[in-house]
Amino acid sequence: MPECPELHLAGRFINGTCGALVFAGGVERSPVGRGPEVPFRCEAYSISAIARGKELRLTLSALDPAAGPPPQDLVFRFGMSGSFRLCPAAELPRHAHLRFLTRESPPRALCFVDPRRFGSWRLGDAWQPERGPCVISEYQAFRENVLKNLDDRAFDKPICEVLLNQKYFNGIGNYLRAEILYRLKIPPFEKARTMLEALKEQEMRKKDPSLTLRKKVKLRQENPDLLELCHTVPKEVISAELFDPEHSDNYAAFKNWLQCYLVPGMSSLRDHNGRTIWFQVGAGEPLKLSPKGAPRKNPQVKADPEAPSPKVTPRASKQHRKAAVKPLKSQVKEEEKEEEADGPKKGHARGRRKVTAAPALPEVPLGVRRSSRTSARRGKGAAPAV
DNA sequence: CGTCCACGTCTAC
DNA sequence: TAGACCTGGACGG
Repeated sequence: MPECPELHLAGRFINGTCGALVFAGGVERSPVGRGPEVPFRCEAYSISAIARGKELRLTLSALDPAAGPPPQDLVFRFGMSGSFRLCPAAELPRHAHLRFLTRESPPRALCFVDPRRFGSWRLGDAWQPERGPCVISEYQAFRENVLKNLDDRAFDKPICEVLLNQKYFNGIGNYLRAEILYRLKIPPFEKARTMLEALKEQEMRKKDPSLTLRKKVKLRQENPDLLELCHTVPKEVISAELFDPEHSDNYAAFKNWLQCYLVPGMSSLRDHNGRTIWFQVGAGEPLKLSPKGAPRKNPQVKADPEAPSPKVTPRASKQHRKAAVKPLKSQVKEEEKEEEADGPKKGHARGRRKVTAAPALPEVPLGVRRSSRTSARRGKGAAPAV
């Protein structure tokens, strides 16, 4: 799940668990990995990491700086499926495109694993220059970068789309944008600039000199604004330690953490880039939802898109989310073996189907909702409906 | 078996 | 604003 929390957790994993390990030899690369060979070889080196938004930088350092090669930096992007794992060198996982071997007796390998190969790495210490400050580790700079550039045409777009613009929101991805907007019940297609300008006003009010410091702090904590949530929501994911590379799958824990994204009963639409935005329709909201104009068929909403009724439906049934469903992937995997051999295999012109057709709304019969609360998405089977 | 969908960028009509 | 780039899991017939 590579959005900034996963990158930061990967960094923490590398500095923690792998920080004490001694690595040796060269860096192995699969022929299909989306990145260059790594020209580094050393008989005793360590690896450290630092994350910035959706990038992760590794530094390979000789234990003896005098004897070994100079440090080598690498900057990774995880694409849709990248991750780091530490495993016995004799049992590499599939799609381990870059491997750092330890000097241990039965060696282990720190692997960059990436089934879809949308991820990549580059040599050197440079962050991608167009990406803005990290929402997690450079919060003040991030905030200023947004508020000082509101005249940028980028902010003409709906807030849900701007949140994916890495020039301003480095680290935010599809699940975070949904979770962040949901916390404030912001309609996803509200114009970004309007939202953010309003936020400036709020900011002034929170700084009212007639307030005591305590009051200011309290105000701030109880009324976090959108930009603050871009910082605190990802941090929640980190402190909840979902995605711990140690125990591979607490994907269940992650699903359980989600309040909006993939959650049955929430609505979803395609944005202008064909990405699915999840949100809750606030009762009585103006409903300026759909990218084009009319909200169209929305199971939840339908009927009276006008209804200016001020009552804010208190989230149909707050927290029945206790997945309690543990997939337990203990199943044995068949030793598939070398996908790497599929390198040149390219010409598979898969029939392209248009994915962007209809506004893909979750067909959730109002009556059935709240029933299958288990594994989001798959409301399948089970659901005795009523 | 086939279709649809996925935590993200990129570039090219 | 579409594809392209990929693999794999869920689901439907």
